[in-house]
Amino acid sequence: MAKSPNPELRNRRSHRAILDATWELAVRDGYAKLTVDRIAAQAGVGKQTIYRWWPSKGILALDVVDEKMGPATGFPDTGDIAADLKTQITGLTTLLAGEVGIVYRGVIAEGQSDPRIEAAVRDIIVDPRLELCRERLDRAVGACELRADIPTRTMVEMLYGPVYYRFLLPSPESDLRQSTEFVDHILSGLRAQI
Amino acid sequence: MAKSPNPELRNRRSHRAILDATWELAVRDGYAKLTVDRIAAQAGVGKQTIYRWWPSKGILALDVVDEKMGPATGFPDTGDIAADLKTQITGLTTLLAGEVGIVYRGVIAEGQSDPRIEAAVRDIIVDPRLELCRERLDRAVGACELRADIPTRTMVEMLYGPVYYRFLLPSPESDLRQSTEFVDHILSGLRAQI
Amino acid sequence: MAKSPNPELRNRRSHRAILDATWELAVRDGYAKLTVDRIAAQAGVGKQTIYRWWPSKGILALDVVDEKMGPATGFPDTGDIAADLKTQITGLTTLLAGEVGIVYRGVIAEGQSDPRIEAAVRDIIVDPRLELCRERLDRAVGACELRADIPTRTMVEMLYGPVYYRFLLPSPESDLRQSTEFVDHILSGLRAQI
Amino acid sequence: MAKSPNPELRNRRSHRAILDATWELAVRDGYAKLTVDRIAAQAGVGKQTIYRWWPSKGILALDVVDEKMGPATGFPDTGDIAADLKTQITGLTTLLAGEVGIVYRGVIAEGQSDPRIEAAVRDIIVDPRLELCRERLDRAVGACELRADIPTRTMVEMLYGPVYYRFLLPSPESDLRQSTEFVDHILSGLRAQI
DNA sequence: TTCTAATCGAGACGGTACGTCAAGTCTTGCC
DNA sequence: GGCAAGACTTGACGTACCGTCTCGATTAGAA
Repeated sequence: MAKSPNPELRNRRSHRAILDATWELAVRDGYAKLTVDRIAAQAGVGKQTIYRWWPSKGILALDVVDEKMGPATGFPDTGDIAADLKTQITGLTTLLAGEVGIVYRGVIAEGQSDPRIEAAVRDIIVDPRLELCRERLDRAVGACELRADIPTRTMVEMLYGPVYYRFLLPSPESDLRQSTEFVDHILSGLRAQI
Repeated sequence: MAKSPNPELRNRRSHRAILDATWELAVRDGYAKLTVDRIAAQAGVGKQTIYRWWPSKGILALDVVDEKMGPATGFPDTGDIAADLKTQITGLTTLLAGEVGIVYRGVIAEGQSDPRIEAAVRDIIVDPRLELCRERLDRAVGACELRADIPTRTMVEMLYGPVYYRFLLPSPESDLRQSTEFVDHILSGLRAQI
Repeated sequence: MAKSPNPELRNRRSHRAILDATWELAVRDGYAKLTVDRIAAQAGVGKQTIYRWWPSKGILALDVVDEKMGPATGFPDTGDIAADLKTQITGLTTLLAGEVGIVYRGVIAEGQSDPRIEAAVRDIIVDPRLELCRERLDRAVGACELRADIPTRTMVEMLYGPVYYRFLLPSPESDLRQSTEFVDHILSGLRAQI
Repeated sequence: MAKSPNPELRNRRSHRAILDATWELAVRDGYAKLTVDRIAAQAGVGKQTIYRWWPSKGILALDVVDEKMGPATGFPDTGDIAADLKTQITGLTTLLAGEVGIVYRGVIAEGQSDPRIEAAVRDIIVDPRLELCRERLDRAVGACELRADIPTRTMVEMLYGPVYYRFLLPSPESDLRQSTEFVDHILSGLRAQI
């Protein structure tokens, strides 16, 4: 049924070169000028080799974003939920405001018209990190730092919604990199009542 | 230097037909399949007539979105800030979850790679409505309903960030149309302390 | 039903440039290296413009061959059928042994697998010229130079068969340009008996 | 220098399967759709195995044609040159009008752009059979059936030129399988004068 | 009988060309 | 001069084959 080739036979050198070329071209010329032809040329690879392993340019770019974002492991846990969230959000916004953001914005844009990419963004980037955040929030709820009557999923959306808002709809009046300012205000509404 | 033609000579019938065709095709086939050729054909209009009055497909679609969203006038003001925000957000999410959202998502996606569209989205759609919200929040601050030490711009981002998050990164586990749930929690953190 | 564009709107400059480029590239690099991309580049023309007016590379090349062969008008008629045939065959073989032959061979080759090209070769190149020859032969039959009991179509095939044979299956032992040698021998069998 | 592998190590089963697959696919789908990948798949053979023993698809197909045409041995010799030629041409045109012709046409077409194939067509198919015909004609000359002042090579071209003409440039008005009609007319011009 | 080397099936690889699609510009003739 | 119509250049797309290459598995003659 599936036509997917045997991953064991995949050529490491080509695989690496494609990811590197995608990153390099996207960062250098912008996501809009990224084309499969150029990636192939830059990587010294046949176009078919790209299509063999990735269904579309968007999914390929997503893999690059995933790689550059680093592993979705280990939400900080110092016992202070506010500090931990600020640490995490600082890390995230630093990435989003940098080269990774250039590519990630392009991928999310493609996701608006391609459901497979939209799903992949959720599955590969968003959900794993969201889940780590939820676990941390669950622990804070358990420690009576946060209210227990709000689903942690909702909490996550409250905390990261404004960050993505500034990321995807940037304004000269708002600075993505100062998104930690939201944390205290939002936590005020989420803290367990005395 | 200026290339803009005389708007007085603009043909009303064509103008109307172009906007209608854009809306109809975008809603029927999705923003991804919207092309200038098809709009022109559907509108019974020459392609050049479209390019004479709009610099790109994205800006044209944005005009359609603007029209369908209705005038950015009159944020509700019953004296109850929570109720007013819920009223407003209910109206917005109803739009975003419907046909308008299909087109708006496409426009925002194009904005990720075209700064002119990104700016136009802010200028035409986001900022005017955001400003109305700020004015309402300012009044709530004046009425000591909300804290005075947080910029109302930030408050707006906290309130609408999660809405756009669910709009642009939809998940089967979250329902854009139930975004009023955020309001009370966020306002908890924004209310003036006794 | 037909999607063929309006020939009145055809751009003369592009049309000319495409034919010229096709000829030049085919002659310079050989028919095998002729590609639509290269023709377009050499002609300074979009590929789509080629596909708009010609269904395939073969038909385009055929048009060039037709043009270079010159009009299929006026089979020589001095009253001496043998001399006239030799004149005509000398002209033809001079063409076939030269640059026109390079392209024509390529077109005939494509015709072996594309019935539309095969038909076009007949309709555009072969049949009109064959018809002129038949008319000349008919006159020779009328003048009792040739037998009346053999269809002139068959006579044409007898006369030109060996020419095409040497053209398409060339051998170091046979010289296409000396194909007039066939004429007398074949006419011996076609002459009216005394 | 020589790259040819040791033929002794050749796998008979694979060899057979490749030839059979080539024939089957060429006849079923036409020469134009014949690809090395498909041959390999159909034969249950690696592509490299094909390229190890044949330099190109055309040469492989030529081997199949050669095989299907049968051995180039034994031009008929009843003492009646006209009858013998008709017998032979009937046999040939029956082949060419059938499945063999489909493949042979494709091979000749490839020969138009690949000199190695062109040479192979001559060496493997045409020349051996032409030589047999020449020998028969020589005998007819010796028996004073035919003129001695025309090279038998030329005679062969006169006799088979029209056949190949109808084969390679078929027309609805001419029937390849009735090419024996040429024989008597051409022989009229070749017979020894009394 | 084991060793060794070439062939084998399989299929990924770097390339080239294809034919299609859309964007945005240019041209023509009508109003 | 705006307009409908549509041809134009440009450039990316995703597919199809080519002929080469790499990989273990198989196999057949030589040791």
